[in-house]
Amino acid sequence: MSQVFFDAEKHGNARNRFDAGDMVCVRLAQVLRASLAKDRPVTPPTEPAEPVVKPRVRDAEATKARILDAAKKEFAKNGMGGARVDVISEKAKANKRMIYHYFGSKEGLFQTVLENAYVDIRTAEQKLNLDHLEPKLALERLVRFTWDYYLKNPEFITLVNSENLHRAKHLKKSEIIKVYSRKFVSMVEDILARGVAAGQFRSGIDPVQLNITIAAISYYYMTNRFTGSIVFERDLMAKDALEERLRFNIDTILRLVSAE
Amino acid sequence: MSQVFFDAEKHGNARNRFDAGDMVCVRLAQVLRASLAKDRPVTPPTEPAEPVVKPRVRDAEATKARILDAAKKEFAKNGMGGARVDVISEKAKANKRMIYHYFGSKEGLFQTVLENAYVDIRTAEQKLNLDHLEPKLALERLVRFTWDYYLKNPEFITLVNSENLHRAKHLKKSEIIKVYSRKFVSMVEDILARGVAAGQFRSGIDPVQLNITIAAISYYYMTNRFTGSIVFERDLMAKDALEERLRFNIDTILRLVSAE
DNA sequence: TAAGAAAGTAACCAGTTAGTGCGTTAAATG
DNA sequence: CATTTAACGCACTAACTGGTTACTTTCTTA
Repeated sequence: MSQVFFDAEKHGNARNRFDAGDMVCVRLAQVLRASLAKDRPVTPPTEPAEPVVKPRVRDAEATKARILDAAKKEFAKNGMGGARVDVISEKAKANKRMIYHYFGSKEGLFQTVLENAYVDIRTAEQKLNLDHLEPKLALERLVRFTWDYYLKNPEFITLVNSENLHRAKHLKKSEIIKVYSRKFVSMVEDILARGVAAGQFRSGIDPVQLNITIAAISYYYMTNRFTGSIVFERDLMAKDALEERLRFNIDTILRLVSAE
Repeated sequence: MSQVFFDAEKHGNARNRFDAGDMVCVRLAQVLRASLAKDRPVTPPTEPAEPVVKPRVRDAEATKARILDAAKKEFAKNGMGGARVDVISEKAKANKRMIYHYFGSKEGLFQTVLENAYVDIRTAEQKLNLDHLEPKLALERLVRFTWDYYLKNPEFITLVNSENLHRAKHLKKSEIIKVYSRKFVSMVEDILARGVAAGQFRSGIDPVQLNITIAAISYYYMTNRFTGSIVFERDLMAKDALEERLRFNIDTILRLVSAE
């Protein structure tokens, strides 16, 4: 279905990349498809008597997924500029030509990886279901989640850093990101409002500033864990250090919002 | 004097870079020299009657400084991996060969640039003279300084990010950084202690955690200003937005330390 | 089952990039 | 003034890098 978007590449002049508009469509389709990936139809059994699902020799979706996975790691490790297309194709066990077939260019691949990364974190956040929790608990849970997510998905941070080095030129083109972001901001807005109503939080706090601060105190710690460990002469990634920091972060946010 | 270290390059096998130890010495010497740069002896006037200081055609220090300046900008703009040695030499109006003459390699150049950047910010911090200010004011002034410094020196942030992408391999080799860092931590430690003694701050706050948090809330905002402006659908670098954030940051830190 | 479409491959290319060999010229030194 | 030392520049290269051409193999469908 969505494959139709890629056909242009083959028939048109090879120098003609997809324009920005096409790219958005491609991404949207890919992301939507990704969420359905698990129900992806396996080869329809021509012989119903044969119970063994023969593994596809050629599987566009699987190849694409392998490329995306390898690319995420490479981009996270070396940044957009430092990543090597050859390394990605090698790690993905896919021919380099496939990258250009599916993603058009190195930058197109980076954009998809980045978009997927954002969609992943925003989706995970929505699953937290904070709107039914007590405000203080909801906030604590969000801080905890943010911390854990960065800890378990360090690639996210590196990808975002790389994107900012490029002045967000890839994210600018993305449409879905904005949809997800709005839901995210309104989530914190809601917690804040409920906390004020319950007399627990002070009023007048900008949800965007709070959002930024919640991200900041975890993000900074993780992204600067290497230089930080040298500057402060302590292993910031030691188990104790991590636990201590998380406690400190929760404390910081609760003190920030609490009505005196 | 320190030039002697580089001679090895000329006589020895060209493939033999300086070892880590030598590098440290070179850096130390360079940084110390940099602080004396202003009193650098100008060509001793052979003709005392001649009042015009003839501009040196060959000036090692000046060339080195131009390279360092151009390199800082290039590295900050494109990261260590994305920066191009040719571009640096061109911008510095120095021959590329000079970069290898003075800094040994692209990485050697990066290390020097990074070290200088750290020394610069730590030096500026020390000049704040916070030890004679009232604790609350001292802390506010530090938050304000950190904010302004990141705002006016965005290269610092990009350099640090790039260094963390490389797992701090360059900073690890640096000795001076540790000396400067200790002074920096003890500065905040001192403010905290005085605040507790005055009954203004609560006790038991880890100065390192506070330090990290002060940096984090400003650093994150700046480093993610591009993606942030998209995600939050507002121009984070607009004048109002900057002022609002600074106010929010000061508030965050004061609430964090204050005795209820 | 024939034929078209899609998936996949290997070899290649043109431009780039960090790094050098070697020669030249200005300045310091005695 | 002569000689040494340090600053500087040109031209070059080997390895790399994103991207492509031309082709084969497998799958789908009329």
